[in-house]
Amino acid sequence: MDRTLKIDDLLCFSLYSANHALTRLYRPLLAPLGLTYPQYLVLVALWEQDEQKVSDLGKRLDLETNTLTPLLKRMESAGYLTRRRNPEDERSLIVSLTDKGQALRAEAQEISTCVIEAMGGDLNELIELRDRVNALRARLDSA
Amino acid sequence: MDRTLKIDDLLCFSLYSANHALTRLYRPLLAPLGLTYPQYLVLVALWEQDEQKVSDLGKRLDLETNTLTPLLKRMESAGYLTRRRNPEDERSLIVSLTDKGQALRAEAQEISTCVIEAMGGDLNELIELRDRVNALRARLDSA
DNA sequence: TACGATTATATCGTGTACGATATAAATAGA
DNA sequence: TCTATTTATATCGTACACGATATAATCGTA
Repeated sequence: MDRTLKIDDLLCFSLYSANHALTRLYRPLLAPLGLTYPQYLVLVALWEQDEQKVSDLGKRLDLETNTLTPLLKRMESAGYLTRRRNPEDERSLIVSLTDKGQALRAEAQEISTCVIEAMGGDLNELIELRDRVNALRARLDSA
Repeated sequence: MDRTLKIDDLLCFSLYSANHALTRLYRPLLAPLGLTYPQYLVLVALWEQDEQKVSDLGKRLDLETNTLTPLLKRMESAGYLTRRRNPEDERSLIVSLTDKGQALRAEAQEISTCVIEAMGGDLNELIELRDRVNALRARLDSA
């Protein structure tokens, strides 16, 4: 019996590698918009709920401010969002979509379609896979 | 009917986020060894098959030389592997485990156990999830 | 109200990722 | 054999990720 640990045996490598493959898939789709994949996720979060504090985005995307602050500054420079201090608590910063940021929402629909097609397989299967990966993530977070 | 695209609806975000969660899980386990998660994957690949060319590792891990070269140099400095030119083709570089690199294999067993426990759930479920994610990756690569 | 503790964001350093480009070795033809 | 092309690795620039730390605003409490 072969007890050699193989790289493809590792669920961690599957996830690591699938994530890279997805990033590569998104890159050419997002490049015309001047967006990276994490920046796109920020937009999705803001389309879902505009006017979020940096800490809200951090909780939603599971990222720290040391990642978000420079990323949001780049998106502000690109004109997709604005950053202003919360008048009720000057420590926090409110991130809001600009018109340009809102406008991308329509184009994003096409990107989603592209990505789902590239993922192939049955849509219900993809949804089930998503739920299982989310469940795994939840177990990891609580561990 | 709510057609708002939510961040948790995206399979791409599930994978992105689960990958981050795994990296965070591995970090404290690997830190005592002075290893990062991608470096650990390189070791797994070398335990499976020693004496690989940089390009072999690249194919196995789906990484380019611009990622691997500096990473391998750091691992060489740490004493886990050696890099030498292939005598049969001076363009290529052969990466080999040192005794120290081989020795880590035993400790890795404990890490795997830890990770599987943190992932929770049934082991067969985890294997099935791995296979499904690998299948998705294969579809993405061929797209 | 004064001040230490807490909170929110920002900064710094290191290590991936990866597109673009550079360099050196090997190969294929004329 | 000479040279254009191909191949393997290395380098450079930009953008995440994140631990550690810094800074400014707010809160709690004596």
